[in-house]
Order: sequence, then C-alpha cells, then structure tokens
Amino acid sequence: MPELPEVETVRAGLAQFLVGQKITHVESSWTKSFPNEQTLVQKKMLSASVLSVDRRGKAIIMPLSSGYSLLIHLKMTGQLVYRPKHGQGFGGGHPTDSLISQLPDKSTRVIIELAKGTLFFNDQRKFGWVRLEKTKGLYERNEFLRKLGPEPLSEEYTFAEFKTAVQKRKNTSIKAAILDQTVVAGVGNIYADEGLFAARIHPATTVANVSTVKLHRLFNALREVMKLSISLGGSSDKNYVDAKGNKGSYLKFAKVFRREGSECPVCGSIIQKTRVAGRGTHYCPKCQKQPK
DNA sequence: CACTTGACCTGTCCGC
DNA sequence: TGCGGACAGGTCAAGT
Repeated sequence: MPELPEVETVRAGLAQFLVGQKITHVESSWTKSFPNEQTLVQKKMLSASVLSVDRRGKAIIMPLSSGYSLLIHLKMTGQLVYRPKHGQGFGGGHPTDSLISQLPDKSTRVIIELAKGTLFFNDQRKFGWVRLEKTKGLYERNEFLRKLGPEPLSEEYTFAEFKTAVQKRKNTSIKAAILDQTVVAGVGNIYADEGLFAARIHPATTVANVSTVKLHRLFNALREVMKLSISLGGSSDKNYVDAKGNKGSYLKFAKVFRREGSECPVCGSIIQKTRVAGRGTHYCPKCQKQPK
C-alpha cells in the first residue's frame, strides 16, 4: 500500500501522539509480523518511552529510551492506528471519523499499549513487519535501510544524483528504475505512474532512450506529485489509513492511476492499462508515446 | 554483475 | 451461488 507520502502521513500522526509516551504492554499474534525473541521485546520495550518517530523511504523508525528502535514496514496492506484510552483525546481536539470502528480486528498482528493509548499494527496480507533493533548504527547496519537510495524530498537531493542512479539501470524500463529503492527511496506504483505521466514518458521506455530533458521533467514531477499527496494525506485505494484511521484523498486527483478507460485530463485520449516491471501500469497513449 | 520472475499472504472481483 | 483465476499500494530470493 503505502508509498512515501502515505508513510510520511502516518509518521507525522504517530509523532504527534506517541512521542514521550511509555510502553506498558506488547503482544503479537503472528510471529513473522514481529519476529524478535519475546525476551528481548519485553526487556527493551516495556517501560521504555518513545523518543521520536522518523521515516526513511517507506520505513518508519521509532527510537526508544532503551537504546533500541522499532523499525516498521507496512508493505502492501499495513496500517498503524493509534487509539487513545477512554478519557484521553487525540490532543488535537477533533474526534476521529475513522473507518475502523473496532480494534483489534481480524487483521491486527501486533498490539502495543502505551500510557495514554494503544498502537495497533494491522496487516491483512502479512507482508509487513515490526522489528526491534539496536539504535546505535541502525542506518548503516540494517540490511534494508543500508541499501536505500536518497530521500527524494530532502533539500540536498539533486538532479545530478537522480540521473546518475537512474542511468546505472540503462537496460531496464524507466518505471523499473524508479521503483528500485536503491535508486531513490520511497517511490511506489502510484507515484511512478503519476510521475511518468506528468513527465510525458511512456513507462516501458528503456532508460538508455530517455533524454536528459525528460529525465529532468521526471525528477521534478516525482517530487511534486509526492509533495501534493502528502498535503492531501496520501492515497487511499483499499487499506491505507493514517494514524487516526482516516483515509487520504490524493487518488481523487490522480491523473492516470486506476483511471483506465476514462479520458486523459490533458488530451482526452483513453487512459490505458498494461503491465510494466511486473506491475499494473497506467498511461495516456498520446501524451506518453512509446519510442518506436 | 544486471535483470526478470516467482514467492510471501489474504481478500475481492470477474467470468463461467 | 459457487469456483477458479487474476490481481492488489512491496520487497526478496532464486533463476537466467
């Protein structure tokens, strides 16, 4: 499910609710969702408090006062939903209009109780995970974090960096290249399709055939599309919800994603769906011409 | 090495 | 209704 904008939305919500809170109880109902040894989990989580809620690519990282961090990946269907205890508000004032009425539900895999509320890790398809690891050196030591490419929305990220990394994958499709998390962290299927549409590049174009001008358009488009989505609370297709359990509204503004059969908002041609890089791929046949 | 294809899981939708 | 197959926002391991 969640790509960079969705994970960032969840992160921001959790940061607001969890920072400073002490963990009082932890339980997990599916081992692969939280594979650490129980003894370590109890020792390093109980009575520890949450220092911050951070994000790297599509991963959430929560350093704890015990010197260990929770590392979480939502994969396709993961959710992190916080529920304040009775009598404890969300802190912002407004009541939630969450679509998730009762928690835990049948997809709840991990429950973390804190002083003022409970964090539920739900994951229908069980691809996601929660892990507990030593905070010191985490970003360099952890296999997943270590391989990630640059953060696309950071101030220091440059076109030169993007171009060099993309062009290393010269024999693959441009879509496969930008989905590669070692090239740039956080782009997934929705923003790949939306970015390629905005940059007017056919998703199946071989990287070697994408001009520098087009690559520059793509660099800008990916960042703009993801920033817009963050401002709208992300994209909710099926499962995605933020930390309160609410949906995001970006998909209402999507130009091609899940819009096959309807008219292109730019030229009126019919949006097509095909398969590129093993993923469902949406594009406008007129705006995004495949080079012969 | 670069690249592609299945596997990991559950649920839903579509055609017969 | 039921049943089989394809497909779903992501990564890995294993194959060529």
